[in-house]
Amino acid sequence: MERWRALGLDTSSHADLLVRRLRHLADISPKDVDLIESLSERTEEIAAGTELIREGEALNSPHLLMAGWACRFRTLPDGRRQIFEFILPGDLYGLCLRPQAIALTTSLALTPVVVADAARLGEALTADAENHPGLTQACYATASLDEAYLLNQLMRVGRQTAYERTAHFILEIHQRLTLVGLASETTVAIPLTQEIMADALGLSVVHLNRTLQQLRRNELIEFKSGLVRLLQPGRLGEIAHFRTPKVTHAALAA
Amino acid sequence: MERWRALGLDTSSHADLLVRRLRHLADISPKDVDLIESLSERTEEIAAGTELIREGEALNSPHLLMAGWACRFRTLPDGRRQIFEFILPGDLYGLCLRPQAIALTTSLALTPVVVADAARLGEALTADAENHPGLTQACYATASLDEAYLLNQLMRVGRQTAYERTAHFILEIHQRLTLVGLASETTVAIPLTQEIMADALGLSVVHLNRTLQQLRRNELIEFKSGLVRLLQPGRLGEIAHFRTPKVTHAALAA
DNA sequence: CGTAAGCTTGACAATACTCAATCTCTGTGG
DNA sequence: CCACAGAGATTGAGTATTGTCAAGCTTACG
Repeated sequence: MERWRALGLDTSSHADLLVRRLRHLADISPKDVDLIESLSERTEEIAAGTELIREGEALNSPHLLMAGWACRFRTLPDGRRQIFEFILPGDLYGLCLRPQAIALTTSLALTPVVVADAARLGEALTADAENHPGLTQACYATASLDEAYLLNQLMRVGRQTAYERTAHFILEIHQRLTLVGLASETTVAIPLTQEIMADALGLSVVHLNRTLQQLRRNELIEFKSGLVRLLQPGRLGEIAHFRTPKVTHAALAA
Repeated sequence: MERWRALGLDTSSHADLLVRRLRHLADISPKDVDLIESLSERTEEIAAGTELIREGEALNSPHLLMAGWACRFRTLPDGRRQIFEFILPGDLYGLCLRPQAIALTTSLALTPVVVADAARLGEALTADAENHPGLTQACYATASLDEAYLLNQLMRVGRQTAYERTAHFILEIHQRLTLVGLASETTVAIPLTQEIMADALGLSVVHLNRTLQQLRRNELIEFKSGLVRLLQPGRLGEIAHFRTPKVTHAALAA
């Protein structure tokens, strides 16, 4: 699909996305870089709509999302769906630092995705952490970040208007993709249907559509075929009350 | 205050609440029970309205809430507040299994509380886990449960109506307090003002008030001076689409 | 070109919020 | 013991926000 154009499905070695992100969070040794790069030896392409992890499964096979988008969600019996968080290129999923944990949600590929088996990384973190201090610290910070995004999500959905909520969401995605180098200063690819975005933002499709139009009409964003341009990032940030999550005293200072 | 009647502030040794809860999650050795019991040697009474942890602080001093209620929240610049989760008697707070983590939210005492220093427990989990397998496993499960409650909260706020949301919330609190033995089959003390509940449920006070009245009018609950009686727990569960969180294959089977 | 999926629009209904007033407790001081 | 004050709960009226339904439109892709 046209919408999936900018996903970077063309090349298969995108382990550097994770490296780039972790470097924002701690000092990563060359050895750790090698470890991460080696993950791209065992990759797999998976079709959109595939469930990557099912709720209730044991969380014992960590993976790295190298390209494409996925999400964690749950549905009510009547079909209403809430998306809890998006899994973006360079994100780890199926990795839980608590042994024997169980998946609390289903994870779904929203676009075609490329995933890499990250078992070796998981082992490095659990069985061999002392030999990977930087990697360990960065992955801890990653977990904290994920929690921060979840809290942001709750804040949006619980206490922000549709307008603020949508602005905030776009800024968060932009920031997250910036960390892995997949967004420019004012541009970011968001290959989601409005239905999916609505399910994340706790809105109806129709209302999300109108909210996006309002953001366009107010010349805050452009949004066409999965590509968002931030026309007034500062103003957008004020409207959304956006703030950068702090997960480490040192990290993310910029 | 009348509302704080049923908090059990009268006696000071409530470490057994935590023991009771952890026993639902793993086998706790007598040694671990002693460890937990010993926490009640260093307790502190703290007034309602006190901040227990401030956002941005290092998470390095775990505590056990022995009596009273607290919550984690964040506010928008204009004062809108979202409560993310409640900290109930028998809950640990300020404990993060990731070293060097930073508090992502402020924690606030909503009632007078009694807290115990749980540093010894924190050490047992981090530095001496191999000698406390059951305790460790139970605390991991606790962390998973907390995450499950957060996801429930997001589900409620994002995709449920005020009516369903309120029913679901009451059932969740009832279940959580049942795990520590502070609720009867059909009765539970919820010492919150409607304003606080509204901030948790993402509703206005007025609307929450009307929603509670609707639940009363439909003879699903009684709610007077902080005491809730579930008149039709089954029916309430259907309305709320309530389900018990599964965090371990074994645990919480009942 | 035709066909879906996704997007947009209009009209209307339901849900939820705001404002402002009143009522009801509970604790306090006289 | 009673009056009072303040916090919290409740009510009514009016409004704003968001959802639903149904139809048309656009776009990507076979």
